[in-house]
Amino acid sequence: MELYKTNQLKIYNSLSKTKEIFKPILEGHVGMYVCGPTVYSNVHLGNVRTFMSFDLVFRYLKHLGYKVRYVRNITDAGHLENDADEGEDRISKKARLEEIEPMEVVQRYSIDFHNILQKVNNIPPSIEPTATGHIVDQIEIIKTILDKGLAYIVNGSVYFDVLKYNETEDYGILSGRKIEDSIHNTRELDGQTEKKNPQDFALWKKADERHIMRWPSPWSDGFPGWHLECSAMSTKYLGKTFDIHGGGMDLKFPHHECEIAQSKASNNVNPVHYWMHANMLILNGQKMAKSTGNYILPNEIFTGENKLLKKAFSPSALRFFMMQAHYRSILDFSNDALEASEKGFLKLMEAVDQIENIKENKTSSIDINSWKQKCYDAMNDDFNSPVLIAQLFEAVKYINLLQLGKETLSKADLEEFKALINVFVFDILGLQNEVSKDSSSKISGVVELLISMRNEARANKDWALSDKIRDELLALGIQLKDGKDGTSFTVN
RNA sequence: GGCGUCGUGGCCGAGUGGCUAGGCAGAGGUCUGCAAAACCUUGUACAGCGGUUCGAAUCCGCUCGACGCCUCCA
Repeated sequence: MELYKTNQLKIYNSLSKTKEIFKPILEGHVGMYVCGPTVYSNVHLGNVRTFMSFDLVFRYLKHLGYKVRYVRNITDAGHLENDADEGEDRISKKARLEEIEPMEVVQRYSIDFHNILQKVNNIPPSIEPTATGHIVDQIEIIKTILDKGLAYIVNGSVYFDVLKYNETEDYGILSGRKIEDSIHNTRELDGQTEKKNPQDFALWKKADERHIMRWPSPWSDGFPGWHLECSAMSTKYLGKTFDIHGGGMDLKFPHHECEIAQSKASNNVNPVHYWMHANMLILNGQKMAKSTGNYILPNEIFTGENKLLKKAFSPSALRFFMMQAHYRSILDFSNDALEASEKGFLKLMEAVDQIENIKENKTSSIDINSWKQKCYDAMNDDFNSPVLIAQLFEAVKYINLLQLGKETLSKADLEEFKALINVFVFDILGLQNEVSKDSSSKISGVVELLISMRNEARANKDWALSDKIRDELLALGIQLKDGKDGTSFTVN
């Protein structure tokens, strides 16, 4: 690993509320767990932002040379609709409404989820475990917690005893919540009679007759609590303690707080070294959420079929838009913001294409090393992609000036520059150049022919014809550029 | 009510005690037959009011506003 890349990465840890120098438990290796989706409906754009943020983290860690095991679960059971006693999980509710098998719902939306993430060029995680595949592991954890006296059984359901846990541990360590406050402020929910205290949460729920998804357990035929599945799967694949746990900001409490409690209760250890929380994508000034109907679907962006949009946008334009904001900031979604981003993105892509036309020189007038350092500094500062992108626009400027001969690069510097652009744009940011070079090469002969015809017309001062060629090509998305060394073109 | 985050130029968004990102849009210029593209120049913004400081958009306090969590949520 090169020096400027190592030992400098700082990650904002939600647990300590500070940026900390990243030091993995096992040198050269990183264990990372991210809470995945509940597959009961299409992933919306807000979900995608979170997974894209952690894709950036995954990509950068890998680029730095770490061997990363990235685990992201699929919640296909056990996600309660609400915490009341009649709790029915989301999957089976949807299945009942649509009169299909629960696993049909899971299948349908898992496929959708993977499709969307593939379109936006996310790298699949190393392991993608499902909750239903880990019922046994979850039951074992519940047994342990029961043995420690930190959970209790009521009518076949098992609840975590938060107050008892809090006697020796700190429930609220992550979210900054004081348990006394929640005692006084928790609203009365109907049918909450089973729990000793409102802040207790379910580890296992007994299923009623109507409930289709159910598994046998020592306590009842039922299903596991949502918080537990993440503890079970992260422990199984990453160990009792691992490096990074990520998820959306909205999962901080109670979900992540409960995970910490479960791990401490069952393993006596703090499960996670670095807690990372991606911030919300907002729409109309409000958080995007399925439950409120305030959301937009990724496919609607790609087709333009949404009232909020004036046109369609490519997956990479969307990705670029997301990457222009820091993952810990709230990001405001709008057509205008996306459009502005898209223009910038296309400008960047065009420059990246043009880099091949740069001719080497004997000397360099640009300090590539200094630029490179700034790029790494940005990423090392808690994955600051917006600052990296600002540096990439510096590079765009360089590329244009190099083409004009106003700046120069030596052979070695030029090669490194090209390589770095590739690394930052494609490997780390995960952008894709959607203009196919193959197809443009097919038509390039035709366009060259038209260019030479136009040049004849121009030589004859037949502006009507030359403009006609230029304008009609432009209408087809082919833009001519009259430069000092003749006419070139770009395909949009 | 409790906990927390945020309020940056026309828009989107970094930054966070002095060196004051970036993109989009706008203005002027170079180039061009005219354009387009590119390049150059240009914008003294940090909710309000106080305070700390030699110096604050950045720290502290208050006010206003927005949002998130406290119930499922990426």
